Amino acid sequence: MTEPALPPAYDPADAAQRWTQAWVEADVFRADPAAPGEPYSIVIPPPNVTGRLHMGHALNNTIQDVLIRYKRMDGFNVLWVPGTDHAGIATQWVVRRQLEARGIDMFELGREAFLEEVWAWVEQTRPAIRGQLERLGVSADWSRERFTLDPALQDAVTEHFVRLHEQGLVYRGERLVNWDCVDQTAVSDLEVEYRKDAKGQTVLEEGELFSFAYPLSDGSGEIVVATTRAETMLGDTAVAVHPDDPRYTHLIGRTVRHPFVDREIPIVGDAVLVDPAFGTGAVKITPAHDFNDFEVAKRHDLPMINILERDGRLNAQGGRFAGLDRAEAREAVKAALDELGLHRGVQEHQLAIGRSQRSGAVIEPMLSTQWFVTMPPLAGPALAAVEQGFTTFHPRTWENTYFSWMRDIRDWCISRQLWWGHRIPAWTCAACGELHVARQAPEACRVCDHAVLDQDPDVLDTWFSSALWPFSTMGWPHRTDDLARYYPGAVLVTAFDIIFFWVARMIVAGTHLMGSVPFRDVYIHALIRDEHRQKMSKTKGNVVDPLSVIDERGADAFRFTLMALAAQGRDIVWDPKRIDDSQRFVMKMWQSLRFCFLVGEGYDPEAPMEPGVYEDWIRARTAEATGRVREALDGYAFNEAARELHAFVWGEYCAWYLELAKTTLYDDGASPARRNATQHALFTTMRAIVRLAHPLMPFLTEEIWSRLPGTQGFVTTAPFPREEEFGGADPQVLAEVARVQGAITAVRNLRGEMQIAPRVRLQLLVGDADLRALLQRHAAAMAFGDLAGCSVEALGERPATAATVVIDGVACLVPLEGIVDVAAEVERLRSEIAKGTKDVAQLEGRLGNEAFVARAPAEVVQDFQDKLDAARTRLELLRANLAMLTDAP
RNA sequence: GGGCAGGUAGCUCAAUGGGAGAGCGUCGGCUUUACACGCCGAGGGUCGCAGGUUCGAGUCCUGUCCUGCCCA
Repeated sequence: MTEPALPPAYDPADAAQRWTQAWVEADVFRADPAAPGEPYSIVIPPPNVTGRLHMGHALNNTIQDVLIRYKRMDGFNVLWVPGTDHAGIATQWVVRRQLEARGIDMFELGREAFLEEVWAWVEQTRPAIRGQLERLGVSADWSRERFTLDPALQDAVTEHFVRLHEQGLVYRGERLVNWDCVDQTAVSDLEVEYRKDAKGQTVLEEGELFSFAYPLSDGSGEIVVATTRAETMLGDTAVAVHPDDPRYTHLIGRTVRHPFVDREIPIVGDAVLVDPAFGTGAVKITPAHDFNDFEVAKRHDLPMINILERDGRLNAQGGRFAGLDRAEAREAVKAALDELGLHRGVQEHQLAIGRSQRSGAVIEPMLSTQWFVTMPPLAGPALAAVEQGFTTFHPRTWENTYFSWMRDIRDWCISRQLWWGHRIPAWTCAACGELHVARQAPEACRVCDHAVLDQDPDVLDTWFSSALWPFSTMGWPHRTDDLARYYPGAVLVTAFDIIFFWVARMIVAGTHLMGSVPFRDVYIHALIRDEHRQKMSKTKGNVVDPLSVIDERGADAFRFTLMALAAQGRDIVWDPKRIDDSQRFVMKMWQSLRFCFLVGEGYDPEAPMEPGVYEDWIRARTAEATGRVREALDGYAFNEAARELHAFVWGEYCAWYLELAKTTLYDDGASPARRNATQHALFTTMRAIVRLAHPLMPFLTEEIWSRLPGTQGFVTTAPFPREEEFGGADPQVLAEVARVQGAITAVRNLRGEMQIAPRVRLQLLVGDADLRALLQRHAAAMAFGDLAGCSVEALGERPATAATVVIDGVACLVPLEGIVDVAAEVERLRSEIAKGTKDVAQLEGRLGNEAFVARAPAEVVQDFQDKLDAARTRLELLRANLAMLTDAP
């Protein structure tokens, strides 16, 4: 071996830095549509440009990277498209707050200057996000990095909008929307949240139900209504009662007089809305500021009066309350009603208050002119695509979530009163007011030929562009080689909280615009919680920063931990103890490599080799492990892949093969061919392990690969192991090694129970000739201190003090003269016999059941019979040996 | 209110209807020439509860309790 000496420890930071650079320089992640291989493509869920990556990103991108690296090694033509999302409302909010911290008001600054500020911010965050993903080890094709506001992607969004408009699926209309008075924009239903308690349950908030009277116009009496938002009475256009309520039937059709604004308000009968048992049984109707009331207004053809400005203050409709903020107006209205003697009491009341997901502002339902997408005709094909299996969710159960949302789909409000985002491609003629929707700004009005047209100031919902991501990133609406080769994608990896926001909308857009689903699989992973099962959030201060974990523990250990924890389910509990184990695993692999080098002197793959059973055995085990890791990865069972790898590397290669190999390598009498074959097996297995582990631990494995003999290029582009490459397994070899392992374990058990130190050499006296012959063939392994540490000899005259171990149904003796006394062995045997007795009784019980013997499959019965026979033999041997000890004179 | 997950060892999680497992933690023993970030061994569970199907149930069915999530 002429390899340079191996450092005693693996340096994860150093390896990550070097290999990240080497991969980029060699351009190994660049996809080539002209290259051979079945395509396998993934588009990244684009992180928001708002800032740092969190644990969810780390998990999400590690999963994608594991899949991409696995498929790349396995000969697929892979493409992983990275990129970022402009995240309209979130980014605008962040930059606005930063400006405010500098004493700058966004609205005073003006739109153009503000957007320059946002772009400056994005110039910083985009490369930062790439850097963070690279630290994690992601092997995305950075030459194809996209941003949702790239000119080409802007064109795609415009095309999307115009095409839907041409098809009559986008319309502008005056509807009730959820209004955020802080960001001063409409938001979609999905962006409204309710306050949660520590457990995440929606909590009702304390409020009051304020009652007041509307005097009947004719002065003949009054009707009492109640509200939690007194100021909304300024927009009341009706009072509704139940049509069958005897208290009020005579009032239906009559009117009340509004005390503050000059308005007669009709009393209507509405059986849908009104619950006669609740409150007074009469309900004030504010169609422009309540979703239920809006429906009532449509049923009864009532006027809708908007009383709010965009910032939440009352407009001119508020009369003398105009200009007051909602909260101020509420108190002022209540006071004024009280003054007029119309106040009829206050009750405590609990209610759920909707707040804006982003700004936290209390959401006001508000009548407003907005753009909408007609969803039902679009949802149909997208629903059918999943029902028919063109896209499959993993775990499958998430399809229910998708179905329930899609089957009850509502029109989607896509306009946002923001500055940061895709400007709506709609222009209004300044002269005649004609609306134009077009791919490019029209030069003149098509009706009056006027040359001045004003573009709609609003932008589109961010998700309206995200919906196109799987194909806009590949060049749509143009026909590109990438689209032809890589669409649809293999899998989308995401968390369940954006199935509605994003996954559903991508499937809708894909089926509608591309004519096929955007991905074959959707892998839904869990959310990461802290070790106390709490959601991680900045306000709770319990966020774990993935970058600092990488700094402290290394990316390999971090990724391995994430995968080990990534069981299919809803939650991953981030247990810092788990990463200790991963770190140890990384170290273990490194140490096993050091061992290979330590004993690798003189290895020559071309020289003659004489493999023994241990070499055959580790080959067969490698093949099995390969099969299991592949199966796990194919089924998105990342935790099983991690477990299999860990079990094989630690439990078989290190714990058994390395020790067995020492019996040859430390034997001066071993032939060069035996020695060479052993070294060959050590390195061959190591090369297999490194390839199997590469998707999970890219830097460590690249580092090891670069140092292993017989490797070239990157492990990143080396073939992923296949079971066939390790040859077939000889069942006799496997059985023989299993018997030796059983014997070694039996002696180890005795040592452990009797507290016999490893340095104390033992003798194993075997009466049975066959077993003795077998164990003597493996005398070196039996004798080796790290294994059994005993010699194997014939049983002559029974020693006075000896322990009994049962190996393969044969009682063997271990002389203990001068090591432990008879009493200790008697005690140990009694405990063994007690266990054995229970064992036999349990098996006899089962086999004593006639129905079981008669009806269970023959092989199952035989299996239990064999176990019973073995257990009985063992018990008899233990009893006989106990008798010999205790009956001895 | 409707729906979906989950309840297995102290903790985090596994287990095609065939004698309940892993890692961590705990306890005991080892400074053995890759690794004390190690090695060897031990203890630890009425598989939420109650029924049912079955020769046999952690696994299938019904009910029930608890936890979490989504929707209204």
